[in-house]
Amino acid sequence: MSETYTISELAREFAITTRTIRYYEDETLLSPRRKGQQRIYAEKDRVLLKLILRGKRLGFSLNESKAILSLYEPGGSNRHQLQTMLDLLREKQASLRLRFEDIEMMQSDLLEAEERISSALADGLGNRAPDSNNQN
Amino acid sequence: MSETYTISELAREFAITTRTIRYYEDETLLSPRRKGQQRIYAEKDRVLLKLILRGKRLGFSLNESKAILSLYEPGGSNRHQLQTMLDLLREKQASLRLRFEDIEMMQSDLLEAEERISSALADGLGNRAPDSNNQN
DNA sequence: ATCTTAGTTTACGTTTACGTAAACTAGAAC
DNA sequence: GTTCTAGTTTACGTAAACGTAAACTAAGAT
Repeated sequence: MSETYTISELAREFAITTRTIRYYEDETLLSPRRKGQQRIYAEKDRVLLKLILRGKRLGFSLNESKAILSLYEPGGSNRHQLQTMLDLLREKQASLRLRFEDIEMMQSDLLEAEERISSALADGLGNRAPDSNNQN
Repeated sequence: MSETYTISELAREFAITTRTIRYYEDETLLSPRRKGQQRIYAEKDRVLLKLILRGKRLGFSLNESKAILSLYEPGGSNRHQLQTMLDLLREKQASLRLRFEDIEMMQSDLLEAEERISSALADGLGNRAPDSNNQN
């Protein structure tokens, strides 16, 4: 029998509350086994949780994450369903590429800001002139 | 006098509602000039709005975006404030790096999923065996 | 036996980020 | 002069994602 986890173990590992985990179950993103009335999480559930939280950090709603997770399963059976999945997949990939660009731009903005501030600190004390901002 | 925009021009450009823009103003993320009772947005306001929406796409809350935006202004005057800003900046940069990794992982997951599905489509019809998932 | 210590269900509360409707204003067009 | 057409304020409503409290269960520890 492979590794299992209790709800509080997972909560601790991912620094979330048990309420959150149960909420994801209510929303049918998770469905752990039961032992009596207790929830038993398998490694598979842990991975799902990890993916959900990853999606959350990237600004995906739970419903979007749910849709994305469904892509990992070998669910679809007929040609039409597979094509639909493929379309959704490519759409999500495109949106990830956009987020990628967003991150790059924000990073360069933050880098500039850092340079301004560091140099202000180095120049003795603060109050620099209103520098020309980049803003692409 | 440089370029200005009405609220509905900005709403159209960014595909959001005027309600959203006014809401950002309520939350003190924007503060356009007034001409009588009408709002007049300068290029600076447009850039701010753009940055807010960028932050939103990256999963930042409005309050987080607000904090990030404050980093772009040459606000802080004394050494302590500058140091605090620098700390916040580096924290945000670190969190961006994490999101970067999140994206990379999700991209590779999606790529795998795409390959599975495309090959299922190529193989005539669906129903593949439950392939070994990657899940790092 | 009872006392902790997780875990559970049920359900109402809360925050964030807007949606939506109502009632008003003010310039432009006819 | 009225009739669009934006724009405005005020205010209540709502969906998503949990927080929080109450009341219960069940397995160990003492």
